Amino acid sequence: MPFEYEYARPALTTDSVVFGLDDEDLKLLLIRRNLPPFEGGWALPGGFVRVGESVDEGARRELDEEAGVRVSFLEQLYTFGEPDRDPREHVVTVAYFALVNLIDHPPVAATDASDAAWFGLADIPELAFDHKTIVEKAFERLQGKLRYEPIGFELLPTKFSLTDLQKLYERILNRELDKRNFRKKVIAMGILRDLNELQQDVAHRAARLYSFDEPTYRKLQKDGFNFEL
Amino acid sequence: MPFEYEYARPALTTDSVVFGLDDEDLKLLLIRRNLPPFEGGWALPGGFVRVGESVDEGARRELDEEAGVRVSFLEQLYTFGEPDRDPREHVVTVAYFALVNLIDHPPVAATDASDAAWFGLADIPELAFDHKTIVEKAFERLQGKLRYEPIGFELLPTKFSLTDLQKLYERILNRELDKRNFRKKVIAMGILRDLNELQQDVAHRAARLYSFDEPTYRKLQKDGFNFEL
DNA sequence: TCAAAAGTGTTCATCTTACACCCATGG
DNA sequence: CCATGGGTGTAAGATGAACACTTTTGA
Repeated sequence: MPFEYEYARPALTTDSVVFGLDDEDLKLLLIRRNLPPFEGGWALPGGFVRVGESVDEGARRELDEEAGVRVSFLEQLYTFGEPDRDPREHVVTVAYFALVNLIDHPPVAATDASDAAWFGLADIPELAFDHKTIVEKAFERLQGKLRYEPIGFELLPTKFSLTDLQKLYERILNRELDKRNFRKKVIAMGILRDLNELQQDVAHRAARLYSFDEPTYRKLQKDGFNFEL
Repeated sequence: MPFEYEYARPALTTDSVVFGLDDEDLKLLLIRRNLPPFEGGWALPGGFVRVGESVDEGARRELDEEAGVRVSFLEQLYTFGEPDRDPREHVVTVAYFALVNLIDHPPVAATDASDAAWFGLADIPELAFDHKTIVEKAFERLQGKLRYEPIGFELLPTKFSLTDLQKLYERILNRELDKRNFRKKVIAMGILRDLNELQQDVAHRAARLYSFDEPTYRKLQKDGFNFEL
C-alpha cells in the first residue's frame, strides 16, 4: 500500500451519462461491470480519477478506455457525495453529461474486455450504485438545455433536414411541436446554413438539408442573442 | 500516517461562495487563512471533506466552523478539478453557492481563530488558489438563477417592500427595471402575500410590506407555473 | 395515381415595453 | 411646504399559438 495520507480520503471517480441518437431514437451508453460489486450488472462508464489529471480528463479517458467513445460535447452534471452510495467505501463521483453523434461516428467495438451497449431510454436495465438517479438528473438537464442552448445539433449528422431537427426536439421533450411555427422560429434565428442540397433516396419529396452555423451562432451570442426553441 | 490506499487519491475539499445583502448592497463572505499556502490572504470558506459525511454536509460544517454562518440556501455550483489549482498537491474542490439573510440573522463573531468578513463585490481582495474563478462562476449563477427561480427572497428580510425587491434585482442584474412593469409582473405571479403592514419610521410615504408566499409558489410550480422576472 | 412527407401565411390572443403624474408622510 | 419615495394605467409593438392545403417524388 504505497499511498499514505494523514487523514482518510474519500475515493474520487467520474461517471458519464452519454446520450446518442440512433435512427432517430435517443440512446444511453452503458457498460457491463466485470468486477464486484454489481458484477455482471450494467452501469455508467467511469472510474477513478488519477492524481495529476483533471477531473474532466479523467471522464474522457474512462469513456475512451471503457467504450471507445469520443464525445463531441461533455460537461459536468453534478457531484454525488453521499457516503453510502457505494457499498465498499465512501466514493464521491463527479458525474458528466455527454452527447455523441452516432450517425457520423458510429460506435466501434469496445477496446477492452468490458462490453458496452446502447439502450433506448425506455429499455434501461437496473443500474449499479445510484446510477439511476444520475441518469434521471442527466435527462432533466438534457431536456432543460435543449431549449436554451443549441446542443441538439451535437446529436444530429452534420447535414440534416428541418424535420430531423423537429423530430429530435419532439422525442426529447416528449411533446409534439407545430411544424410551421417550429420552422419559422428556427429559420428566423439565423443559425442554420441552407446547404442547397436535397435528401437522396427517399420515397417522397426530398427535404432541403441544413447545417448548424456555429460561427454565426457565436457571433450572435456575443451580441446578446439567446437561443430558445 | 494511518490511512493507506492502493492508488494515489486527490484530496477532496469544499469551498463556498456565500452572498448576503447588507443595507441593500451585495456582499461576499471571505475568511483569512491562518495556514500556508496563501497564509494571511483571503479565501473562500471551506475545507476537507471527511470520510462518512456527504459533500453537502461538509460544506455546511465548514461554513459553521469557519464563519459561524447558517445559510438559508445552499446548492452545488461546480467541481474544480485541475491538478495544479493547489500548489501543494492535487486537490479537487466541490464549490457551493449559498445565500444568507444578513438582515434577519446578522453575522456573529467567527467561532474559531480565523476571522471572517463581508466584502462588497467591488472590493474583493486578491484571493487564494483559483477562488476568483469560483466567485465569478457563482456570481454568474446568481444572476442567472435570480431570473428563473425565486431565490432573491433568500437575501431579503421576511417583510419587504416592492421597492426593496426591485432594488435587489437591479443591483444583482446590474440594470434598471421599470417600476410599473416590475410591480405588475411580480404581483401577477401571485406569490407575494400582502401583509397589510406599512414601513415604520421612514421620512416619506410608507411602503406596503409583503412576504414571499412559498406554499403558494410550490403549488403553482406543481401545476407547471414558471417563475420569471 | 397514390402514398408520404415537404413546404408555406395569416389571424388572434397574449405578453412586453415605454412612458408621467399624483399621493402620502416626515421634517 | 417641500423633499422623498410610493403607487398607479394605457397604448403600441412584438411574440406565441392555432390552423390546412398544395407540392414533389418514388413506387
